[in-house]
Parts: sequence; structure tokens; C-alpha cells
Amino acid sequence: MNSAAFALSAAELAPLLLGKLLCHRTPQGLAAGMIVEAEAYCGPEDDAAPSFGGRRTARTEAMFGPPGHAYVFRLYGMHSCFNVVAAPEGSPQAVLIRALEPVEGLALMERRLGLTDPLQLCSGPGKLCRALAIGPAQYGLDLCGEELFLTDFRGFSPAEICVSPRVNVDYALGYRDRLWRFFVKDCPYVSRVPRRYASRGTLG
DNA sequence: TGTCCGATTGGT
DNA sequence: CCAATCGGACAG
Repeated sequence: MNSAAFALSAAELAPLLLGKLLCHRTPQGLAAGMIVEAEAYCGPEDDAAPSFGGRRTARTEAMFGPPGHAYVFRLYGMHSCFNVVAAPEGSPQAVLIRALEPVEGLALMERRLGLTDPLQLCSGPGKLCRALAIGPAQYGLDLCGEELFLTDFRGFSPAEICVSPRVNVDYALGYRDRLWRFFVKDCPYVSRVPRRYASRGTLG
């Protein structure tokens, strides 16, 4: 993908990332999966985003950087979450990648997770980072580079893309109901979430 | 320097 | 429903 393609608002970019292939080359080999679920975080107004209120710290710095780079954060001291930085430099927006359909390097992913069910290898933001070995070392990487990158894989029509509220941001009183979670309709690789996050319809 | 806490996950 | 586990953020 061209770097110019990422200079959209996170809410515009998120659904466009569905169908793209997220690839990570490591010394162990290449692991890749098709993005099937993503969420938009649109700071500084979005009170679910760490950049809410324009908070600019070492942790959120990548969100303020140029689009098309990796923003990785650690959660609960044990999980990493991968985001694609959106919007022009200075505007802190990012798209959280929540699930992939494994496409390449399945054996590698299985080894990293200790699981063999392909439906469970990349079904969640923390798990897909483990499967692709994405962590703090990939913070800020240019996604048009050689190590961690996105490629076109397939497309989805608006009618195939479901929307819902974002998962586990109930603390965000102002923006928790925004329909900024996007996922592929009837796709078994989408992460399992509580009923309250069920589809509210499609883009079609 | 001390306290608080999470954009998750997996097991009870 | 609940614990795991830890560095960043912020108050003092």
C-alpha cells in the first residue's frame, strides 16, 4: 500500500483496511493474515483514545506521527495491540486491528500461540500480535517498509462490512456509542465479543 | 517515589 | 466473574 493511502481520518480508513494483508517478516519466517476486524480511534475529541484532549506522551507519540506507521501499545502488562496510524501528521488518530484471517505462516503462528485451531490464532488484538510477533520493538515502524507492511489482498463491498460500537470502551462516556468498529459480515475469524457489540447494520 | 489502571485473555 | 502482570501517567 502507498503511504498516501493512509492519510484519511481513522473512521474512513478503518473499513478500507478490511481485506488488506498484514505481514510481518522475522528471522523465523513470514507470517501474514487478512484484516477482518478494525476499530477507529479519533483523538483528541474521542474520549476512548489515549490521545484524548491532545495528550501527547511517549506512549501516544506515534499517533501524532505520519500516517501509515505502526502504533503499538502494551495492555495489562502482557498483551500488545497493533494500530495503523491514520490522518495527517499532528492529528492523533489510529486504527486498532482486532482480528485477522491467517493466510501465511500458519505453522509459525501455531507455535507462537500453542494452538492449532486457525479460528483462534488471530481472533483478538492481543492474540494477533502474538501470532505475528508484533510488540514494542515494532513501535513506529513505517508500514511501507520491508519488515512490517500491508498489501492489497481482496476487497469487500459495503454490504459485506458490518458496524458496531467499539469493544470495551464503556469508560468513554462521550464516544462509546460511536459505530467505529468494522468487521466482515459472517466471517468466522472475527473476534468473539459480548452481544452488546453485535452488528448494528452494514455500510451498504 | 507511590499509586492506579487498562483498546485483553483464558480459566472458574 | 476474576486474576494475571507491569510500565506509563499523574499526583504529591
